[in-house]
Amino acid sequence: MSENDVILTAPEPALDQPGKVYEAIREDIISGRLEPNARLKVADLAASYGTSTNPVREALQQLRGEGFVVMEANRGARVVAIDEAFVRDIIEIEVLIEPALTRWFVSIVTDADIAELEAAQAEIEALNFSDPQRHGQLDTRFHQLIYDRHYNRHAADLWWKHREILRAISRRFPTSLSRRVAVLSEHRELIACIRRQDAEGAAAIVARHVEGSGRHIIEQMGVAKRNGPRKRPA
Amino acid sequence: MSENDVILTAPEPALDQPGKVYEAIREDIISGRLEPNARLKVADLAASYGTSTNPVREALQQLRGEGFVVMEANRGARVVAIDEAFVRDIIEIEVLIEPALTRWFVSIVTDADIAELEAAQAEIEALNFSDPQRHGQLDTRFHQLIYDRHYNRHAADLWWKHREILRAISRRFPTSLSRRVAVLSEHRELIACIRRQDAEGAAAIVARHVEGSGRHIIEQMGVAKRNGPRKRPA
DNA sequence: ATGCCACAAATAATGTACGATCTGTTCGAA
DNA sequence: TTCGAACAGATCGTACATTATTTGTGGCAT
Repeated sequence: MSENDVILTAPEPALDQPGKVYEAIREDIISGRLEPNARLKVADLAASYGTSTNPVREALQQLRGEGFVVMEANRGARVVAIDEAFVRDIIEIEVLIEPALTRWFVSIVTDADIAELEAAQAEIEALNFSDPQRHGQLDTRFHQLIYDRHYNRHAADLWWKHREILRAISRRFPTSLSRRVAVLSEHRELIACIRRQDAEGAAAIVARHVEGSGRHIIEQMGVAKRNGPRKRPA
Repeated sequence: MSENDVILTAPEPALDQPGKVYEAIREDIISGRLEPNARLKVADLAASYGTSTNPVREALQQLRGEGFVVMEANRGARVVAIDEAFVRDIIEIEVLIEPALTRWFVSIVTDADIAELEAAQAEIEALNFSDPQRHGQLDTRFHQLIYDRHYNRHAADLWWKHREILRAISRRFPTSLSRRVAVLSEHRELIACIRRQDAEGAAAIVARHVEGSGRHIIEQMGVAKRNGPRKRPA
């Protein structure tokens, strides 16, 4: 067995429906259970998920198409390496897309939408980062309220895909105090701009929000690297 | 055999290397040989490409991940429907991304780069749209000179993917005279801005360029639809 | 004794074949 | 005409064969 192989403790029992293997592998990748750059051997995965090799192979191909997995001919698949450059790249794209989506949202927003945003934000503030996992869900939902309504499915899907990746990375790192403060205040400012129909202001805040998020993640990745690589940060 | 099935004339002989089936199907999709919404039956495709079903299945999964194919469980795959909304969506994304890539290019451009751009543009003007296929290649190369150098591989890849789709669609339609004039003048303006290090000007022109391209394609799609759907427009 | 090349066995990806299961349709009876 | 069961067609899963790459071993020259 070589340096970094696939080790999944539980031979998760019987997920039969088509497409389930795909979701399982994908979830294992973005949740970090399958580490970046880990080799993905079809036989091992098939054993882990309790199926034969074909579903695994097809799942890997789909994941390759989505960019979660890189493959070399006759040399198999690996989990894509998610490094600082990777994060920077998708953040740069989001800095362009999210303000545009937000601007449009301002033009179609209703009172009910704003109420939902405020409810989501209230939950986030009530939780106050005590449960990082849960915070990630809530934060995603907050922004999803804004983006999911957009007519441009391509843009919204792109956002969602990037979001899942970033959320998976963030899960491994703590959120600095300054970042927590910034997140809360930026959310509040965003809601305020939306309410007063200030599209440009909202777009500017979102751009700042995304940039800040990216900067924070990259900083945390740097810290983790300097402290030496380890499986599970305390 | 139902309304729209896969009909490929030649049972193209023996493409053995791994990944070749994927490229063949992909090429058949973006070139329009496989029409939008056509059903993709693995057995038929396997016969067409002279392999067994498994390579085809995996190729389809990868194409699904890339968004060229949509699949329903137990109901197989279809070529994604490329309609006006589809084009509008990716154009909207490109209007955001391409100016950003261009802005950065202006900041790192060398004399040699500009010379290459001018050479490409000279070829385009010499050809003067007499061969649409070739024009598509040249135009792609022109913009590729600008985007391929960017450090953000995600953004550049996204551009490339969108570019291929748009090029495949454009191939089916003629280019209006007004569009031809606009393309040439915008290219020239772009080079001028780049030379005088006017990043904002270049970005603005690119935005206009992309928007105009999208508008033109959508108009042509509308014309084709009103004239009744047909396989090969004269 | 050490380093390097050639060759052989193991490991894993890729391709082929077949059976099971699901979906849509058609034919027949109420 | 409508409901239902049998049939056909295609997808999805399993098992197996083939091919490529890697690894380990042994011999040979330095």
